[in-house]
Formats: sequence, C-alpha cells, structure tokens
Amino acid sequence: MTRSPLTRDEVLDAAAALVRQSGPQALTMRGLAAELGTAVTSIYWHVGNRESLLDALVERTVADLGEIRPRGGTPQERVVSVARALRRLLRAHPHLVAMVHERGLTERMFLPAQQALVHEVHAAGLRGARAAEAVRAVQFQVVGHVLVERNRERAPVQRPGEEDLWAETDTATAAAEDDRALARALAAPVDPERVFTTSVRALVKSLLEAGT
Amino acid sequence: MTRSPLTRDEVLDAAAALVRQSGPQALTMRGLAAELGTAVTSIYWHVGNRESLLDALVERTVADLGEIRPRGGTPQERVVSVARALRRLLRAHPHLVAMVHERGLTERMFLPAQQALVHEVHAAGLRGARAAEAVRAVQFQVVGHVLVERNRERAPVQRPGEEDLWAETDTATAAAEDDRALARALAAPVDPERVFTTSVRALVKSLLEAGT
DNA sequence: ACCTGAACACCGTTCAAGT
DNA sequence: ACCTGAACACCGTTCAAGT
Repeated sequence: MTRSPLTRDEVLDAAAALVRQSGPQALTMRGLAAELGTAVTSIYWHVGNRESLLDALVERTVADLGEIRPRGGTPQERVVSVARALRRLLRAHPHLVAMVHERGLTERMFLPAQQALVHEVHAAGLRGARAAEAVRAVQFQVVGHVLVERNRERAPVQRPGEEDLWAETDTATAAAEDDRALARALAAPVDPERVFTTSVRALVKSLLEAGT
Repeated sequence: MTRSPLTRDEVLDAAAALVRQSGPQALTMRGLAAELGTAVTSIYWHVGNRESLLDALVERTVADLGEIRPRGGTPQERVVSVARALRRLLRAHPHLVAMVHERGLTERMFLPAQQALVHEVHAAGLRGARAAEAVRAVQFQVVGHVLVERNRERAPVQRPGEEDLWAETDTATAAAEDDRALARALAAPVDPERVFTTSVRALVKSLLEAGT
C-alpha cells in the first residue's frame, strides 16, 4: 500500500508538530522525512530547503495568531489586559518569538496588539512621540519577559540556586540581613506570572500618568 | 617547527574569541582545532567535549564580570543606573545571556547587580516581599530588553517594515489617523536605548512609589 | 509533476595507537 | 601525560535517474 501523494501542507503540518514539541533545532530533514514516510529529497521538492521550510512555518503561524481584545474599564486595565493576552499568545507558541525575530517579522506579528495598544494609550491622553514610546515600552516589556521566562523553563535546575547564594554569602547586604522577609522572598522560587503582572502594571501606571 | 603544547586555557581563549565574534553555533570542534593548529581530538583531551567546553567558557566569563556601582542622588536614579550598567555589561558579551540562561547560571550572574538593587530598593523604603518583587521586576526587565534588542540586531532587515505597515493598512486605528505625530513616531525606526531608559525609568518610578 | 537513492561536504565523538 | 588519524553515526543538500 503506497502513501497518498505528499503535499506542501502535509510537510508544514508535520514540521509544525516537531517544532512545537521540541523546538526548531529538533527539526531535521531526515527526521521529518521519517515522520512523513517519504524520502528526504521529496521534502526538498515541496519546500525548497530547511530554511525556507522554517520561513513558511513562521509565516503561517503568525498569520494564524488570533485577535487581541482589550478588557477592563480604565485604559490602564485595558493596556494590561492586552499585555497579558499577548503573553498568553506567545506562550502558546513557545518557539515562535525567537523564530519570528530571527526572520525580521516582529513588527508584523505585533501589529494587532500594537493597534490595540495605540488605541488605549490614545484614550489615556497620550499623544505623538510620547504615545509611541509607551506602546514600544509595553511591546519590549512583554516580548522580553516571555523570552526570559522561556529561557528559565529550559533551564529548570538553577544550579547554584538563588536560595543557597543568599544563604551562603556573607556579602549579603545589610539591607537583606535586617529584613528577613526580603531575604526569604528572594530565596523563594520566582513566580514569573506574578513578576509579569507586577511589572506591567507598574510600567503602564507610570507611562499613562504622563498623559493626565 | 612544532607548536608549544596545547593548554586548556589556550583552548578556552580561542573558543571565547570564536563565540564572541559569531556566537556559539559558529563554534565547531573542527574549526577550533584548525584555529589552534592541532588535531580535533586533542581538544577533547583538554576540555572533554563541546558542551563542557561551552560550560567552562560561560563559567569563566561570568566570573570575570565586573562590579556594579550605583550612581546618582536618589534611589530612583541609582536603580536606573544599575539597570543601565547591567545592560552595558550584557551588551559587551552579546551571546552570554542566552548561554548563561541555558546553563541555569542566571542567578549567579545576577548576584552582584541583585545585591546593589536590594540595597537601593531598601533605601527607597521598600520592605519584604514587595522589595523582592521590585528587584525581580527590574532584573526581568533588563534581561528581557537585552534579549529583544539582540534579536533585533540579528535581524537587521525588518522585512515588511513597520513603516509600511502603518502606511499601508487602512485598519490603522482612528487614534493614529488623527494623530500624525504618533503615526510618524511609530513609523520611525526604534531607538532601543531610548526605549530602555524610558521603560526602566517608568517601571522604577512606580515600583519605588510603593515604598513612600 | 513528483519521487527516489547515491553521493558530497559537513558535523560531534570514540577509540586504538602512537610518543 | 598528551597527541594523532581512522572510523562511526549523524547532519543538509545536490543531482541524475526514475515514473
């Protein structure tokens, strides 16, 4: 029994599954061919080469990203909600951010969120260059945070362990020494979601205050 | 004329040069051997394998990172100065952040800056969990921004180009339509240094206000 | 139009053999 | 203790040959 003829979409689907699961470096042409039950060289006929295969993959994923609807009563809340939605979207495609950036598609990927942000920032009274800066700041903040968070997840065992560092060192600052709660909080594992919300809220608060 | 005997440090130095210039993926054992004028297998005797070579490299670089001295009159200014110093340090080692994260050495790398931040945040009146959160927020902010900035640099040609996107689309929000300055600012190329300073200042302002 | 295997130039790594 | 070349199992990619 012979397999049905290979299509470009089939190749992309299989590649997407591999990348989604284990990242782009896990996508080998030979592995993909095995997955598809075809000769390696067939893939080349459909997608060119590995690089353009990844290009196509990224393009397709970016195009499929959903809308972003701001929620909340105040501009502050609404901007924060856009940031959170953006984070959730990016986390759903763990390898997307890096791949998109490498291909120079960041701006395109961000357009929907950017427009939502522009709207809210405008509603908060910011204008001109100041408004643009606020939008950019939030954009950098979200992507940056997601990148850091992802990197942390890939390195689950923080080897020296922040806890030990704060316990060991006698260079621990006086500040931390006479603030047990602070020392304890710094020794505790990081909750990225919490850090994210705190940071975004703080950032947005300051940025929007400038408009009032 | 035979070469002087190979040393571990020689290997690390050559590897560091390669990584610094073109990133870890450009470091091949064979290329390194060629650079050193030895057989590939000699390197294995000195450093084990590629992975432990990179480990050693990262460890050495992290250990060599300099001090961080806060500058400025107010806690605000001093925290911002730490963030800027941190950014400068990371930018001097373009591939370090990612490599450090992958190896779970982030906390160790950040310890000096973290202690400086703790001190300043404490001086600003923050205590306990709140102080820890502020420190974490700044830390994530800086690393995140540097990661985004690095990614941008690696992708110099933003293909659809943000400018065109804002020019083309008739989905451009009303906000942008009646604010020419905003549209122009969003169409202009991003100045990452400026975004960084704006963001950090805004973030720190909010975070430290909580302590007063 | 679509698929195939053979072949090429690259990897990292192991190993037995040299000095 | 240190270095070596040969060999193995992987890559991505090209190409001539099939249907």
